[in-house]
Amino acid sequence: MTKYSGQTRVLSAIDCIIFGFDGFDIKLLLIQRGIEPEKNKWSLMGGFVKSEESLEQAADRILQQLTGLNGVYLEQLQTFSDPHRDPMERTISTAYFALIDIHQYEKQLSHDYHAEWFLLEERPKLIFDHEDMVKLAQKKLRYKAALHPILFELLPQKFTIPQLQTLYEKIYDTKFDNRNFSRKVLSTQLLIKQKEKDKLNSKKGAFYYKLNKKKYRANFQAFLNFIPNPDKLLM
Amino acid sequence: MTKYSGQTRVLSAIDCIIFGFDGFDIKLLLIQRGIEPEKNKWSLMGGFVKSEESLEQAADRILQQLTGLNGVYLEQLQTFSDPHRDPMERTISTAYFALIDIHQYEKQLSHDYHAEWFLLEERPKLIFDHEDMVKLAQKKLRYKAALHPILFELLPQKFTIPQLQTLYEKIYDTKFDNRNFSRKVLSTQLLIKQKEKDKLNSKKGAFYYKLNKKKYRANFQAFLNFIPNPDKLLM
DNA sequence: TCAAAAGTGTTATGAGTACACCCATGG
DNA sequence: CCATGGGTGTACTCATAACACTTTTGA
Repeated sequence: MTKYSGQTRVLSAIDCIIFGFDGFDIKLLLIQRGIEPEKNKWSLMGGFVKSEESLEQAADRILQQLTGLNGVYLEQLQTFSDPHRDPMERTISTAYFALIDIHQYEKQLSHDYHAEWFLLEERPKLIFDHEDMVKLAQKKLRYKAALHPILFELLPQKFTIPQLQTLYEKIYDTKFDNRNFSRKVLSTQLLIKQKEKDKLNSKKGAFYYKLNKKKYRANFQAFLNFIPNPDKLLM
Repeated sequence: MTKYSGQTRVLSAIDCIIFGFDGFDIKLLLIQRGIEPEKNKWSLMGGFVKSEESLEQAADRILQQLTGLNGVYLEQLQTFSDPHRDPMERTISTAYFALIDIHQYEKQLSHDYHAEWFLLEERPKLIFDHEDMVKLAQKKLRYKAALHPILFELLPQKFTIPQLQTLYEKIYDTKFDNRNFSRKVLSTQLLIKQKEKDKLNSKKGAFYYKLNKKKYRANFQAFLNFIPNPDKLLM
């Protein structure tokens, strides 16, 4: 078959905004870029799309290269296309954001890249338009997490409700009433209580819970309301 | 400056899902494709991205070519990238959805394209993955309209509350209580009552309203709740 | 005068919030 | 034995939804 004539071809790339949560703070996984231009500057993990793969496959591949993880939560964010966003050559980049369990990651880290976790709030200056990508990802994460139980992706298999609350509080940079929070969460029936308690973070200890994965998948589309006054928090 | 070596370049395209509302039904603007492959089949309006324009600029240009309209509501939907979505040559297409006032459009229609409005529910078979694009756009429109006052973009400058309600009912394929609906809408203070009534659709006549554009822009991010039981309707 | 749509008023329910209080336990 | 965080109980508030009823006017 012939080709479309007279049209410009461009590079297609992926960039991944990789979020993690260490129990205290939201973190961002960055790498030191290995190629020119901007070599050795901090950057999102990314790469070019190959001729026989879709963007989703490329994002999966790139994420797996860096973290060794499969089946990670990955969602297309937006495509960035300023003609001069990469000064070297026109490159249209589709940003994906990923939510990973930081503890899983630590087991499998690949050392081929100079990767490092940064506090989201104290990240270094990033190359190109990566700063815009992170800001948009943050906004979308807030938006989506206000309605869908997406933040469980950041937690280990077993977690306590106070841990979950801390995560929400960091995402929305605010404090919630712990009594109302736990009730709201439990009322969704999304959590299965375990017999053990986490005794590290308090004297009384807090029960561990696991996600009811069946219910989680079935109800993923349903609106939640874990956070109070969502309209105010999302402005 | 040199270029990135050893990477594949691809075509970058735009496709626009153009929604309209004629007072009774949701409509979709389609064209008969002018080039091979799939020449003369029904297709979304689209085109290739030029070397010195962003995707947004390309979408604006393409929409303006077809409709003659500027300043139309246009939002990036998603980028579609199956390696074989276009059998002729690898093309990565970013879909945008547009909401236009169908009456505005009729004044300015360009006849260079074989364009036609179809009932959204009775659209013809579309080429490539355009069917997926329309379905996703419909889903996103429902989602977004449940929370943001986006549907005003489909109405003329002056409209009645029953007209607005019909629009919502078509979008969500359901019926609302008209008494509760009008109160909810008016309570947002987004509408300015006019002195005239529309007497075409009822004997009593319904007052016209105009959008309070200042308030509309200021409150665009705020969550609304025009539709009852949003979680049930959006599943 | 009556049918049909627009619009107002009234009430019950239930989710969301605030907050007093009890529980468990390590130091 | 008490400070600390985990967790339950309760009452108030307000948005929502259900629905009876009035208004307007063309045919």
